[in-house]
Amino acid sequence: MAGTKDGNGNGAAKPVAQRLLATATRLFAEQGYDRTSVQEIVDAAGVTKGALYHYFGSKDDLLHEVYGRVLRLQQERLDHFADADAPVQQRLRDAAADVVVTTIENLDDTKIFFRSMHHLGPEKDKQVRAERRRYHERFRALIEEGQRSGVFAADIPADLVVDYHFGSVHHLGTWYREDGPLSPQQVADHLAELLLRALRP
Amino acid sequence: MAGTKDGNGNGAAKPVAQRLLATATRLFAEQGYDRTSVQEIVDAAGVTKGALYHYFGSKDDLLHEVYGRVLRLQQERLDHFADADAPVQQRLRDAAADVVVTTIENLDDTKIFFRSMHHLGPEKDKQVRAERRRYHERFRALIEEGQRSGVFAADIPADLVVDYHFGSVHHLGTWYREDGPLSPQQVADHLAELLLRALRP
Amino acid sequence: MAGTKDGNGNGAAKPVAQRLLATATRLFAEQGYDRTSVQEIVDAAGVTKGALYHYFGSKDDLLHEVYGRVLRLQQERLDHFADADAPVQQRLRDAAADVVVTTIENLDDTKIFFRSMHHLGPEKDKQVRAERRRYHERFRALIEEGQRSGVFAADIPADLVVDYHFGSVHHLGTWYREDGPLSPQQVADHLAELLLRALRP
Amino acid sequence: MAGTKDGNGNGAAKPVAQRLLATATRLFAEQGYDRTSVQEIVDAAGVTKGALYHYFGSKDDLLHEVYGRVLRLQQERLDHFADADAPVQQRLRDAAADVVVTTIENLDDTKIFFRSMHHLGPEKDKQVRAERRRYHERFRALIEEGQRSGVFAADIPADLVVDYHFGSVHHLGTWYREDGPLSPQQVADHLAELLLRALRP
DNA sequence: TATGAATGAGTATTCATTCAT
DNA sequence: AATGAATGAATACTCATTCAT
Repeated sequence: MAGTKDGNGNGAAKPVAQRLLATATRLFAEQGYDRTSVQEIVDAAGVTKGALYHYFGSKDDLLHEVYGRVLRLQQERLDHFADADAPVQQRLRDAAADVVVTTIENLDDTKIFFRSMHHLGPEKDKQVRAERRRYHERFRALIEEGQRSGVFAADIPADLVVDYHFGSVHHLGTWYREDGPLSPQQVADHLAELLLRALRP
Repeated sequence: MAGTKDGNGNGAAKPVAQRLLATATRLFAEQGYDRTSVQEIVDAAGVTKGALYHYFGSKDDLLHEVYGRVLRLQQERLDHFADADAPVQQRLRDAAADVVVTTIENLDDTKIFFRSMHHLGPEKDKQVRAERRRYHERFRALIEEGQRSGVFAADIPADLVVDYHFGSVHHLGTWYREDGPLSPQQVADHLAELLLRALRP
Repeated sequence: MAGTKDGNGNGAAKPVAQRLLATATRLFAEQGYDRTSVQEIVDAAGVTKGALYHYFGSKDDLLHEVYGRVLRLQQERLDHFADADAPVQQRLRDAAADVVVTTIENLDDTKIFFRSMHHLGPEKDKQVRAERRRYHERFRALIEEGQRSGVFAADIPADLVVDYHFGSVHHLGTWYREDGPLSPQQVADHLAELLLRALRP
Repeated sequence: MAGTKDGNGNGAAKPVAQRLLATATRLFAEQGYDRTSVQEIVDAAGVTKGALYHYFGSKDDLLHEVYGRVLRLQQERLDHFADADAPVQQRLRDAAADVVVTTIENLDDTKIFFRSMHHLGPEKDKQVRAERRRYHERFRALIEEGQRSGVFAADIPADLVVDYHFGSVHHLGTWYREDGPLSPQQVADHLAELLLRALRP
């Protein structure tokens, strides 16, 4: 009854729901959503199915939780950089680099996000799409701002530029390896540089 | 029981196998590999399970056939454009644009390709990865050639540039709609232009 | 945390147990015993599972409580009418009509009773059967009394007549609707009349 | 390829679908629909689950098959007796007795029918209710015919009389035992006699 | 008197694949 | 070349019940 209870003698102490979510995230990223059974998740988390269904309504819910975390995180960070007091080139560069860094730092979650979006039921799908659109539009607004003020080339649709950059972010899960030659920040700087060069008038 | 029936002995059996492959491609793209049952495929193709298993060893084989077609197609076209007699900027622009057009024209196949790669068994996975690498390296060689000759900026790793571009190609399946405002060729021209601008020294 | 709370020590705990029983009765009647989960019951009653298991040993116990109430009620009323000081035709008519009225007035309970009897474990089943038999025999005795004294036809086994009448009582749950054209008393009068006419010598 | 193939050496020869239906009927009657698992059915029938689902779309389908058989049988027989060329008293007596005999002869099926009707999904429920109503109305028409022509008492609603008689039919599953003192025909004659006496003006 | 997290055995259903014909 | 009945293992999910607090 004293708040945090830890270090007690029984097996694995830790909030069960959290452990389940972390385990599910890892397995979904490794094997994909459909190839991961609920049984595998609970076995790996050291609990029973009943416990999982006590905290999560369904396997889908687990997926949606992962999405929610990623979406919230990325939206917050984009808002932060886009609202900054700096020239638009700087704000776009910072936002473009940051989404790369945070994507790599949460590579499991984002892999799941991009790969499994189409597994959501219709209502949750709608919700996720709406949040994604909001994110996309915020990013596009930065590009349009630069195009209007003449610092970015205006002859390519801003929508397409957003998808160009997010394609590379989406793609990170396919090739980025922790033990590769580039740090997350280096990858981010390179990709942001490519974007800004592509937008030079 | 007579009907049309070609008596030639060569490999490619005509209508049934082809119909099965086309149907499977469509369904895999629409619903994903795991969410598509063999029963659905044979029902949609108007044949029975026995027929499918007569032509294909397993459901996995069907997937692998789709991969093979896409890989062969894209490699051929890349080789064609890379081997042309033209300045490297032109050859890169043509190759970069062409992969966009052929990806859109075979959007179902490429959707499957990117989404379901991780479903392959280890041997087939190795094989596909090797072919992918060969493709990647051919494309990278173009960029390195331009970097060496000074027509492309050399301060960003060529590998990363390849992934930058292929990210956007990979991403097409997520956002491109046939009834959208841009034709495949227009999208291709824009994306190739973005790539070349990003490489301006 | 004060509120209303009776401090008497006798058996019947007041509001929670009663609310649980009433809720369970309604749900069992609407959906059947097997289709009603303990969770549904406690949710509908606004308490938690712990509370239910505090008052009732098991889900079966709840069912048995419903049975007990119906059995006790009907036995009491039958005894009342059968023991009255009146001609046997009058006593039989009153008893036959009364069981119809009280069945309709407790239609949920009786629906459960007839539909779910086979869900009881062996001991409770024995107990319920014994009480049912006692009821049946009391009713049969009335008929036999009339047959012996010549006011009822004697060429049909009294057992069968009892089941004939109770069949129609049993059946009420299937067709009787509160908003139908007949009041409970009208239905009762008609059915008692049919019984007595059938017994006319 | 010669029609009936029987007597061959392997284990239990017999149409699998038929064997499954018979087994399910028995188990549903003994234990109730909800208390009978698909596993029990296939074990008792000596096949695997896959075989069951090859022939029946769902557990519900199995139930519906049982219903269908009973409904068709009873409707046919009622039509036969009601259409006969005889006084209405005779036709009603024959129909009333016959439904008793066929109910007893198919007691498992009819037990299931009356006990498990509320387990059907909404569409099938509608269908079954419609067929039941048709049956009820045919029977009621006989009574009304007699009431109009003065051979039956007209002071009790015909609907109620139908339910009175069918209550006793419904009830047979509760009390009738094969080894009891009365043959099906004897029970039927007694119950038909009771009905006709109740209707004497 | 009551909570609610956790269990573990159970549920109906799906599915890729095989094989005798 | 093709059928379709049958398998057997796996799947997501449910539920009555227990127990430390």
